[in-house]
Amino acid sequence: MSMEKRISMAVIRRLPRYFRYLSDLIRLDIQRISSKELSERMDITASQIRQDLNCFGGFGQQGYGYNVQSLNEEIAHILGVDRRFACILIGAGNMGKALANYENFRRRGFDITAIFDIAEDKVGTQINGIKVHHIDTMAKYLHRHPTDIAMLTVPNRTISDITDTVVKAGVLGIWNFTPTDLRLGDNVVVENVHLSDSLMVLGYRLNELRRNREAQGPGSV
Amino acid sequence: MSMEKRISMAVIRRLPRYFRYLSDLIRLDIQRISSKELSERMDITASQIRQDLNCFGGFGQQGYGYNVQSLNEEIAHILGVDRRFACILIGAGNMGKALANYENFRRRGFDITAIFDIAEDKVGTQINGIKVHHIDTMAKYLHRHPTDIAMLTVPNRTISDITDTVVKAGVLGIWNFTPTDLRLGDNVVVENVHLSDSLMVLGYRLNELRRNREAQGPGSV
DNA sequence: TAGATTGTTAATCGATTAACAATC
DNA sequence: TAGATTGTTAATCGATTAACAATC
Repeated sequence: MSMEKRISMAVIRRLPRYFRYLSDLIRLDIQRISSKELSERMDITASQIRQDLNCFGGFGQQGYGYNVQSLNEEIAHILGVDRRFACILIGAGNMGKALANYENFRRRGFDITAIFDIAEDKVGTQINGIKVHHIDTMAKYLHRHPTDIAMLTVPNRTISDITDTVVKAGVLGIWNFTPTDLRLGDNVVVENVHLSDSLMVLGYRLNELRRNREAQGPGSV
Repeated sequence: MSMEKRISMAVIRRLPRYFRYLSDLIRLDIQRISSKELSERMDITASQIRQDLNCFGGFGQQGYGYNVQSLNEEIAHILGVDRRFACILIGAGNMGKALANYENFRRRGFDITAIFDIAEDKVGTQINGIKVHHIDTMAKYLHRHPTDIAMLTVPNRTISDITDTVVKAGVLGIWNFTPTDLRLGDNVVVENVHLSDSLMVLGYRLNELRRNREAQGPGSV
């Protein structure tokens, strides 16, 4: 019933970055930090930091700044890093293997409980101690093991039956590594990675950098 | 000397998405499309499409719309997909292996010419036909083989010497998979992937979805 | 207390959307 | 030609930055 103000995506996408910098500060044994100091480290304005943090609550103290440890914990809580998510991984290709082996995710609360693939020679094997099942057994598995997130690393484009199965089974989040944009309605959250897009943007920006340099001539530093 | 208007990042990041949708339309044998039709497919406004495309030129025709094939080619050119980039991959771990095996990148003009790692048992091996060299030989290699892009998939945080070497050798773009934000000045473009950040944002949005559902009560559809 | 720094409101900037004249 | 749809200007919306009173 409370009149929560909606947090903008722009703010949400900055939260993990705050979390990283604050974790670094803890490692450096720094106990307090002002928005000004943090703004210099992060290369954003102090104003933005104060605005962002105030979306969630008054974590600071006038004349003092922010307590690094407790601010870190607050952001961890906002991000849900202090809870656990049951995940399945769909697609045991190279990217799937890389994700299954990446220990950091587990540290942040994301547990991969099972892997699914269509290739018979992969079914029955294990990746980083996680069993690979045949994709046809996925619906049954999800029925027995309530799952929060499906990580999607299948290479091809025939994924609508996969997403159907997953959504029907009550999965609420999809981490999508395929180049397809999934439109699954308001009952699921989709986070796209789209590596090719990222690489193409890098290519564009690189060409632009080169153009600007050439426009300035070879003499300038 | 020409007074080019600066293209905003928001527009640039949408370009690969246009490219993907237009490539799909070609596959579907659709020859022409209006901004309105495309807007429905892509789930953005027709106005935004026309604004975005007009940053680069008048690709459409009044009363007709856009020619799918030629618009696709224009965007391919803008993105630089019709040129080639020489890339090296630093870090032959699971993520490095996944990237080296991903054939799509080569199709888009990104050639991985060499892989570098510190682990002696990896040096001398090949991944997808690409040789793994010791990281200490990287400076020498870059001297002989001018390189556009370095893909960075090393796990740890001691990367400043790596980025130093790479930048000094004239590499202009870094595709960064490490959780560190690189600050390398105006002579290099850095594109971050930050998988953990993406996953944490998914976690946040999933929790938010769950909160909203619970707030509405279990009775509602 | 005086100084420092937040929380928060107001001003600015940029990006998206709407509208419509130009034109194919 | 008439109808359709762009290119482009103007209006709106949202996000960032500046400013300062509140307060530790």
